[in-house]
Amino acid sequence: MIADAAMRLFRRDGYDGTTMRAIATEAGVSVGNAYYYFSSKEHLIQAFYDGMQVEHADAAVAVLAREKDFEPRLRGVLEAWLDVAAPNHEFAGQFFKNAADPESPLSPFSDESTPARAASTELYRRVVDGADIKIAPGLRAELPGLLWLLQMGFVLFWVYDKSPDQARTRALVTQGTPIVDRLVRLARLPVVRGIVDDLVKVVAGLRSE
Amino acid sequence: MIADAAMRLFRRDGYDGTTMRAIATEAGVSVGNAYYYFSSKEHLIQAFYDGMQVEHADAAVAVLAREKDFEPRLRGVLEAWLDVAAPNHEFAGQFFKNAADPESPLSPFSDESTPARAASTELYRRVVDGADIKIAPGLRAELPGLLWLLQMGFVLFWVYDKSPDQARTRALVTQGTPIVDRLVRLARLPVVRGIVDDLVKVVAGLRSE
DNA sequence: GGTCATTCTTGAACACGTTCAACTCACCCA
DNA sequence: TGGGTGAGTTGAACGTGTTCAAGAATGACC
Repeated sequence: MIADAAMRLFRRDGYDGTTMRAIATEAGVSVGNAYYYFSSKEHLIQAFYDGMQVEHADAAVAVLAREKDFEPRLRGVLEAWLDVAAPNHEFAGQFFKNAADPESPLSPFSDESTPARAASTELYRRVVDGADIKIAPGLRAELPGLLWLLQMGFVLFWVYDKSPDQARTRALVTQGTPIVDRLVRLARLPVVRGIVDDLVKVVAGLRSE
Repeated sequence: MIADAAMRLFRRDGYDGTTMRAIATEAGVSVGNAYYYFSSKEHLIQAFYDGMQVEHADAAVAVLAREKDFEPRLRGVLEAWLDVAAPNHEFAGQFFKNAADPESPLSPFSDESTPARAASTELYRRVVDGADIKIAPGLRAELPGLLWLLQMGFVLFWVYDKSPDQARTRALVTQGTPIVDRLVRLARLPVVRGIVDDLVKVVAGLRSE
């Protein structure tokens, strides 16, 4: 209820333009009561955050059922994210800075975000596992995590994208995914394999610490 | 004077722990006067930001005079940044969120940061130009920009790095730069060249818009 | 019904970043 | 000398996110 009121106002007035007092009034409660349920203004975003992830997962399911090749699967999932996120682009940037704070629970790298991160990585595991593509053995286990990281890169670009309808990000996805596809295929070549294995080793080593 | 006072307090009490009133008192002026010279608390960081860049450039000069091979040059420059930045790690994270805000002038992608970004890219151009390494013709022009982006990635990792003395970031640099070195050499191979050219084309296309 | 503990709810109060009308001061020109 | 201009300086005041002591409401147990 309070979260709904917050979302309405966030969409209408932006994140910074919405005060906790306004949210409380809109929800018909006192300011203190809003803080009883959400320990900060930031936490009000988490609900929205989670909702978007679920929406994305749903949209991705349709894509993965339809596409069999790796590139369309990856592209479809990324474009699904863009579709889901598009209505919120304007104020997404405003709370992006909160997500970037290493201390914030909203940070994609935080402990609190571990479930969301795992769910998202799992999505990319399905992208990889269901695809008609041969993957270098060493790369297979790490690829979903790397694709999640790639998505974070696209999100970063999207947040900064001021072009109408975020056309630049869409173009980047369209042009980028074929390159990723070719990179993954390339990774099986003997000359390239060694370096890919080293790269995977570094990534795996970082995560295990 | 005001900036100096601010830096002293930032280092002692952190960014969030330092109030504008405290800064003004420390500098022996009124709050309003501090705002006469710095239009926001954020702008007080810019001075510090610029100072660090100059320090880094100086440290890099020594490295570039000493090393001739590409990998040590790249690694040296990155490690120089870590050395310069180390004393500020604790409170760097606190204002990192401000830098991440797309609207903030502190953002590395903002218009206001263009000079700093250009200076930093120029540094990596010197890393590349002075190195004993053959570079694929198509890659040569874009490599400095890509290395700057790589540094941004390391900085991101560094900000989140909670290990003592940021040992994990140092390890990542140590293990990462040889891989970059090999990737750059690999880019000259006929099988790899096509994909590198496409990648460069996408990057160049994005920047020209 | 009465008592107690727990959960929920309130709004005044706090500290903060920021703004602004008022003021001081230095300097110049007639 | 007088007055005017513009840069420099002030601190009270504003709106913000957040806290907290105090009070309601709820429900469990005798």
